[in-house]
Amino acid sequence: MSPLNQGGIQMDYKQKVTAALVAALDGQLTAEDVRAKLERPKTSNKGDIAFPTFTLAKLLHQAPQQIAQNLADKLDTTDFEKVEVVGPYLNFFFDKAGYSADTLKTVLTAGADYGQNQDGNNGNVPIDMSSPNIAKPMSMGHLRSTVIGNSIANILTKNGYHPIKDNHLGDWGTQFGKLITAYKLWGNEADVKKDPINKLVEYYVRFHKEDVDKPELDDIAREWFRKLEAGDPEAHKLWEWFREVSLQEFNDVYKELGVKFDTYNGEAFYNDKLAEVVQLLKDKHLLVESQGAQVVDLSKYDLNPALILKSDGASLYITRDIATALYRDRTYSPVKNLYVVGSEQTYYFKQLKAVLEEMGVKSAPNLQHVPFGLITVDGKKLSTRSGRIILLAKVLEESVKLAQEEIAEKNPTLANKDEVAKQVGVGAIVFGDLKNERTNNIDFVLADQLKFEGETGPYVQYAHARAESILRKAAHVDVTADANQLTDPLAWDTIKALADFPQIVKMACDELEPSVIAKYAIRLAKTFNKYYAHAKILTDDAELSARLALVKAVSTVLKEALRLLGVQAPDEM
RNA sequence: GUCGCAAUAGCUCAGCUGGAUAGAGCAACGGUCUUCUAAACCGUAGGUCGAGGGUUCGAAUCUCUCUUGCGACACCA
Repeated sequence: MSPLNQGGIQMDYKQKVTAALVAALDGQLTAEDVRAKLERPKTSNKGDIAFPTFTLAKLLHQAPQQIAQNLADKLDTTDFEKVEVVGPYLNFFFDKAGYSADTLKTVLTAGADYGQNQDGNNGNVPIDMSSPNIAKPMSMGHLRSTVIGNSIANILTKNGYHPIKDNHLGDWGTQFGKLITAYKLWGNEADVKKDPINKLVEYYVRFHKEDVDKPELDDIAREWFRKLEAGDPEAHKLWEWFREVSLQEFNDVYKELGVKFDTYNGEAFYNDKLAEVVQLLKDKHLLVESQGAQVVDLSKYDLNPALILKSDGASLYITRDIATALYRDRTYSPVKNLYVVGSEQTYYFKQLKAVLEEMGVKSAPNLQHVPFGLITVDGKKLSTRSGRIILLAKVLEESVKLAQEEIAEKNPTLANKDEVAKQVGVGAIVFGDLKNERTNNIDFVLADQLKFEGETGPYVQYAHARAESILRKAAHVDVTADANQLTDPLAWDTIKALADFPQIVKMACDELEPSVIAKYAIRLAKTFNKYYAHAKILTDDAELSARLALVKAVSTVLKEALRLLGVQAPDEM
């Protein structure tokens, strides 16, 4: 682990600034104090790092402007291009040639590994994600859990953790009694085989329509679920079949999104592990009877009691989740245990964590709910039963179609059009989902999703494709990692953005926020596009190889940033 | 009702641990393709940062109250 790989070239310069200031201050502030005050100026004409002197005013009994001037006079500036005093600020300008050479060398040497760190120490991090329900279509809500979870897994790996992506399928519960009942009444094998999920959900919806007038349907459904739990061959066979055909359809979507899972331990997987959970709770004297049900009191945590067993003795969601957490604790000894689940379940996860802590589960403190905002249509919640639903497959299809049209118009001679259209269309949807803070709610408007201009996935992909295009044209020029001194002021913002990447990777991991990466990708693409528009890169002069090194570095980091988001980066589009 | 989250330009959102004239993208208007892909670039216009107090040299950022919206509040997941 070299310091370069750890914090990047940017950290080296922060250290230089800090050292220079500490020396000039005659030890009146510690290095940590100085470091904490450093900030990034808003515009590059104010330098690359700034030090405000307001806080020193009291300490030194001087006006901030005076302090800044005095410091500047005493400062050893050999490491910098210049240091300017602007009012109460000390603005440091880096030595562009040296900084760019260091940055480009670091990126080109590391390649896709640039920004990799070992902070996670290879610790296991199970991630509960995606989790669609069997026999129900995947909606935009599942998209969020899937792509956020997937990106977080990539980010964790980049930070040295070992994520385990677990698709916690909703493959058990009373709804299967209803589904079997409905299928036996109105369904047939041929129809389901033709269009599995749509047919199954049609039966399910019809069941809920008809049971309003025919409550006896619910009795039949309960009986079928009882049979299923008892291992009845017919019930089990149907359940297995529904699960199988549903998974096949889900896998089509996962394939399109490029998401792979490590395990598919759905709710059914934990069925035979519930008795132990109840026994453990009893042994620890945590179960209390309340209104006929078994609950765990959580007043100590200032939370409502957690209902573990219904009054009829049946298990609940939390019972299965405790079993899940216990299983993960024993199997993985997680250093983090993540649940990428909608923010409407925040309170529930507080309860789950509290119960696990009461039980003394070792990894309980590491449990972390990673919430994301609700998707609504016209401000209303989605629900399968009411038919208020946005089909994920449809949205992806629309987006790919639009990408095809776009290619037909803008790059009709492109070789692998269909492949690229998929990468761009799907990339737009995925990037769009990850671009903003994950806890923001989204009121779904299809037209808003299908945007390829401005701050979008295709914008970043396009910047990458342009960079690759230049590199193809310059294939004969030797781009080495060494001695790439670039003094072009237009390239400067791009160089600095490149140097930021390792910090961005850490921040995204600390906050479990893919949007940190997405925003960075936009920023880098934007500075590069600006540079591209104003500078002629393929001019045969002394700095040609240095410019190409910059282009190569940009392409590498853009591709890597997109990869962390789970978005493809085509070389041409 | 209680608890949680949010409120920034017409729309969608940034704004890092409080710091130098509040930023971007869409939409609107006006420019830039004989030269590395115009899915791009440049410019114009657009804001009492929901309201009011407090802390501070300094508040969109911290704190309190209020308003509005969304969510959660035991036998669903």
